[in-house]
Amino acid sequence: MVIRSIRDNYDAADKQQRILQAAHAEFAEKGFDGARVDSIAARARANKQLIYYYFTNKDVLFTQVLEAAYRDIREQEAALDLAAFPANEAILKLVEFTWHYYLKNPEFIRLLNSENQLKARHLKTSGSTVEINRSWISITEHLLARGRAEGTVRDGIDVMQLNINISALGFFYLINQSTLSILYQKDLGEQAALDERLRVMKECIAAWIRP
Amino acid sequence: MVIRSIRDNYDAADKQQRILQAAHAEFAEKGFDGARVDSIAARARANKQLIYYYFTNKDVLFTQVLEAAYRDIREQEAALDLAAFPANEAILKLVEFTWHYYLKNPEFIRLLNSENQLKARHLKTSGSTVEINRSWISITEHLLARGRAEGTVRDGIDVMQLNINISALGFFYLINQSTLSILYQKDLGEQAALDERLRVMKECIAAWIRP
Amino acid sequence: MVIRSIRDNYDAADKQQRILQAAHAEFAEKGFDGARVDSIAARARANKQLIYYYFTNKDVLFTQVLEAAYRDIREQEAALDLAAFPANEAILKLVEFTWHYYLKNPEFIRLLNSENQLKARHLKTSGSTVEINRSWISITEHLLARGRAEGTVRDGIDVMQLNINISALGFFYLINQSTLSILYQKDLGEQAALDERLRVMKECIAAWIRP
Amino acid sequence: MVIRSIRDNYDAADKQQRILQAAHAEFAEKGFDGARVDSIAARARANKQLIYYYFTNKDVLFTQVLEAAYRDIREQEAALDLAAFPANEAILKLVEFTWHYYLKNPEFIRLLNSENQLKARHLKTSGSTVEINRSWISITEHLLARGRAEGTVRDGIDVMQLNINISALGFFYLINQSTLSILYQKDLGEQAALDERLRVMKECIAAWIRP
DNA sequence: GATGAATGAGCCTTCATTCAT
DNA sequence: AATGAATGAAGGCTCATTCAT
Repeated sequence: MVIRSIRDNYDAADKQQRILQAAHAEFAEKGFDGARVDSIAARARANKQLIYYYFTNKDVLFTQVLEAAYRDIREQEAALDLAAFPANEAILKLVEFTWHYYLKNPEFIRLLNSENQLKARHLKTSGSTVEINRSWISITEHLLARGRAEGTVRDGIDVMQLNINISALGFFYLINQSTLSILYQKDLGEQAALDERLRVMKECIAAWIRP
Repeated sequence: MVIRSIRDNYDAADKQQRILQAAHAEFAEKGFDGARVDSIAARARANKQLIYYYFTNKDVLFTQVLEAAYRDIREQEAALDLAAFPANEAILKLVEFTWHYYLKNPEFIRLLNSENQLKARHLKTSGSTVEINRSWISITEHLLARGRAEGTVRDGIDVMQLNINISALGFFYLINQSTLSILYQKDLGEQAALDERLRVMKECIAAWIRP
Repeated sequence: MVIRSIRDNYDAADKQQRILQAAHAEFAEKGFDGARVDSIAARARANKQLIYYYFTNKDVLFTQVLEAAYRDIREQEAALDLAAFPANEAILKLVEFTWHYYLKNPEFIRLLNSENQLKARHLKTSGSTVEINRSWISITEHLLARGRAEGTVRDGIDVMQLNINISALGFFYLINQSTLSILYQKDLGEQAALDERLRVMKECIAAWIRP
Repeated sequence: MVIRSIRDNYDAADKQQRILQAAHAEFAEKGFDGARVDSIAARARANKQLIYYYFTNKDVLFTQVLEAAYRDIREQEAALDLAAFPANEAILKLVEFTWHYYLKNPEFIRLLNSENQLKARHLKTSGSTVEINRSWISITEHLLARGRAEGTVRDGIDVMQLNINISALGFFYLINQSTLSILYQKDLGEQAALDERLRVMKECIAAWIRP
């Protein structure tokens, strides 16, 4: 047992963090199968073996990356101040938040995608993620309840369906941006196109929840 | 040019077809990177090298699979008899068609997904696909025009946004079925859940396009 | 047994010839191992199987290419009119001829090289080549005898050594042109360099055979 | 940077060395295209992938083999004590050295040959080789200058031409030994033939450089 | 003669992972 | 905690050659 300085521990935590970030980037860019452990090591400026030391194998590493990703979006979401608005407006705020989060963290949807390609095999073994995502559900749940009470949101809107709709409208656009841009012969990534998409998404959700 | 028996041509064409189908299944199941040429050969009961003889390499093979996939959905879509309905209802028929197509051909969305993970690198080199997908656009275009004329669809609905919305609501649900089922602790694949999803999707689109 | 027109036979001979030429070029360019049967077929605009029909396999094809190559240089050499010159000058004519032949038929030395890399495995089975090359020996033999009689060439010059010297001085320069050009940082292929080389070669041989 | 036992460093360096030697032998025997990485691994009693770990790929490996080969001949050449002889005799010593080096290292000329077959594609990327070969040039350069001063070597002998002549006369004989032995129906590899060849080479060079 | 289809063997290379210190 | 060395298992692809008309 060696006494080790705080500096050391800091360094170690730091290196783990660097590996995690490198893995995050690599997995998002190339998917799980396309990602290379060597490449992650290089990005993290770490010895490859260290990755195995800290994370056991590629799957565990991916699982941790995924958990961190979920944690991040849910934390940011939870930090939103939605109480100040009527529920219907608050829901549109949520649409905006989701959209902007996807835009600012394009790897997030790519990670989810990769995980789904693998039939959620990592998520299945992750205890924490279900917990983490509970907030996603409950925030919207409360908004819906409040909306019904306020009369700003109609009856019969299911939490899960709402959450899925909010995600779906943005997710599909962004994840398929490459192919859609070709099929429509138009760059879906330019600002005007992105703004227009957000407008449509809000319009669509608003129409759907309107009493 | 030698005259050759029908049997022969049939055999060769048949084998190419078998390879294509095997590739379709393999790529859909495992994604481009996860797919194995060996595995495709085994599925097609063909010699592995024959795949290279006919398709040059894995990328070309994927491109052809992708093109065939697009061709199929667009052909089926074009065969729909939408003229018999008012435009707003016809659009909901389109929502239904899309949804059922996705359900019956789960590989389709997985192929698209894989291609997007690769940033549309195959689609970029495929001349035919843009052409193939034109029908997707024009069918909806005509429906929208008719709907405005009939007064069953409101002004200001963009074709691309409509098409994307129709696809998005179903695509996201299905492609993320694995992870969503875990997060919501509920099997999203059972019939009742699927029916409910279709209902919500139609409800959402209907509300959005209503004059 | 089918009676076939002269045209047909001509075509067949022609196609064999085309294959042979294509093989000549391919083998010279890439060596035996680097050469591709497919590539030869493409160059000859012939079906690959036809190559096997006519030539059995890659080795036989190479052997025939090699024999044709030897036949060609020896035929041209035999056609030289050396009787008009004193023997010492005639020998220098031979130096010139050899050099210019190498220059005009760069594949020749490349073929020889490739064959030597393979330890003459094709030549060993070729009956005709020894015969073909006899002229190479006898021409020089007679020149040497004449030279000694004339007093223009000294005693003690061995035929084989002379032939080898003549070939060596040019062959080495040309076959190693790529590496020598790099080591000497100078393009050994430009005309001035080639002319200078020939001058040196003649100078060297002349000095050596001088009585 | 970790301090590691001498044993370790020795082992690793040793294994690299063994791989290099195995590659040297394999490339010389079969040429670049004919050489097999598997075979090199077997010769070196090393895991095949270790070759890639240390040398990236077959081309890099060949380049290093080539560099080592050049380095070796030039080092031995530089170690010759030529100052003790008049320049003309020293040049003949060089002829002898070159000849004996070729005899003792038959792979050397085979490697050069293979590289030339590939149009010097490895040498082109090798920075060190030009440097290494500078000594080849300068040694002869000084001998020529000294010879002219002493009056033992005539004017007008170019360094490059001299070097090439020295190499050419031996190189051609040895590299084409297989085919020449067949054409002349005589074993050019037996000692008497080798001795005679050296005599001729010296005679030829001597005659050429004589004032 | 001529050709499209088919194949076995093998080649270079990659990659996640483990060993040994 | 950290690292260089090493490896088994494949993976995509190539190539000479043969099959079957």
